[in-house]
Amino acid sequence: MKIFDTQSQKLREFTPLEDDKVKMYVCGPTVYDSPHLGHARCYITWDMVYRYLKFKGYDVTYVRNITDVDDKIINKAKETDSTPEEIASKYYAEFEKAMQELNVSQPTIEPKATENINEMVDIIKLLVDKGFAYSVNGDAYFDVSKFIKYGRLSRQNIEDLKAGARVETSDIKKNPVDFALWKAVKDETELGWQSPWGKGRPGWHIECSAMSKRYLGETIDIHAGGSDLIFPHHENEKAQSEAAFGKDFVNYWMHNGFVRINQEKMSKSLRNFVTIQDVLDKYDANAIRFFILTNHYRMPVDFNDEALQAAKNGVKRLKNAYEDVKVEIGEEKIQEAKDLLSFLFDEIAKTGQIPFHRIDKMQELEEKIPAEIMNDIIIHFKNFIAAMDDDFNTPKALAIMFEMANCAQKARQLQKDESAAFCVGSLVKISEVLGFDLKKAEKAGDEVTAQLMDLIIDIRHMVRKEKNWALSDKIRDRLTAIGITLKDQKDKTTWSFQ
RNA sequence: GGCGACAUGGCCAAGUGGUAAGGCAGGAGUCUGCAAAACUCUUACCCCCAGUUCGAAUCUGGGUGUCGCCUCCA
Repeated sequence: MKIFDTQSQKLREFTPLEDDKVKMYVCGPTVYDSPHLGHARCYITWDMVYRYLKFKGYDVTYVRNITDVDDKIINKAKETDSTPEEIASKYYAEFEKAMQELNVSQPTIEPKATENINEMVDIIKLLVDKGFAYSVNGDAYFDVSKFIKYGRLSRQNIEDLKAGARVETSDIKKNPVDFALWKAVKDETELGWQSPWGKGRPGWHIECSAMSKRYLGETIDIHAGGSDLIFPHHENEKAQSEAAFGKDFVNYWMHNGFVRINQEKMSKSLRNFVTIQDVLDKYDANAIRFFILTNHYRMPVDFNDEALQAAKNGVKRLKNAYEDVKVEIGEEKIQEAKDLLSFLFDEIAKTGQIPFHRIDKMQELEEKIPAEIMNDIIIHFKNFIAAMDDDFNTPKALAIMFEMANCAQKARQLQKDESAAFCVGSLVKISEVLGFDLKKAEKAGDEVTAQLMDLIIDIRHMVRKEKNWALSDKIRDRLTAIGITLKDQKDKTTWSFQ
């Protein structure tokens, strides 16, 4: 498996530091406002990576932090006449809800910055002791000139940074590029913690160094986040951690591209952001995930209504394959096929080999999977693995899902139920690895609606038997007008919300 | 100014040097009482110029254009 590493700027074969264990850290959100589509892209991307690594058989520890102490939170609290804690907990709740609705899996550990203040102070102390940091007036700064490798990750050199007009100058810093590890409170009422340098709060970058060390160790496999974090955030984290512990901080740095809107980056400062909730009001989680995964994770992706609509239509086709086959052969058969295939797929994913040594299992597979599609299924599946192994080429992986859907529909139309079951079973399996839920209805109706629909369809069935097309079409048209679509299939009629 | 990314059909998008996956939209057909869905077929001189090569979307150089980071940002 190859992963593009930001530091070396190339694809590198992925090898975990320790056996099959993967330690993965993703920079989480600062909870000071509603989560937007940019967050959706970021966390869906890393969720996909997490799911795929697990599928490959790795024992993944996935840490995604919550930044709940920060100037932006404090400012928001002042503006809204509330406390930083209230702001953080309010937006944290919104974030959690959005992640859940997007079918983003829960990380292994989701630590909060405020629960790791002592760990941060310890690192700062270590840095001061080692001479990599200095304190002035209750602040503590990292002395960039002491860390030779500074700039390695983002390929910046200190001189150029100084020359850039955007570096904040400050009288108390030794060097304009030095960054804050600890910031003294301005007055005693402000949010802060005691430290050897007085009451204050941590700088932005130190939290990730502290949490990464605490939950994963001094050197980790993967550290990921949005590409805007490369500099200065990740550069600074790296400097702190490596200076403090004297070890490489991260083996593979990964960064996702941005969501753009009208050719511009979507961001809070540009005020052009669309919240996740806005999008969820119109499109479901599958459509949003599809929209994001049709682009390679490192490329920018342009948000607009047509793109989301196209994604929605694409998902619909995949879901139709599942639903059409389900109507014909039943959910149990699909589930059975999927369970059987899971064994095969999991083995191939982990070892790259067809598990011929599992004689009993393989015999069962060969008996149950029609020979005519066995080969196709394995080839499709291997293509899927190859695509994903190539730096998570999800656009290619999606193309393979469409091939599986096509295989299922063709088999269904030829009345080859077994083949259809296995094609759709492999489609469902792969869709789950990518975090889709093809079984989910777009909108859930209540029990009464379901029963009413059964009744209406029943009555219409009788009308159609009498060839009263005028009335049966009228029923269908009226339902369409309320947003319910009827599909007359062979001997069954199904319905769904538009 | 420094660092970096991208330019492929109407739109989105993949692409390992040997003449272009896939999706959306459109068109035609099959199926269906009609629809819907599905299935089949259907449209590309890969931004420009030069070079390397038997051969380049793919490599090199030079343009042009768009975007990002260097200040908070996923």
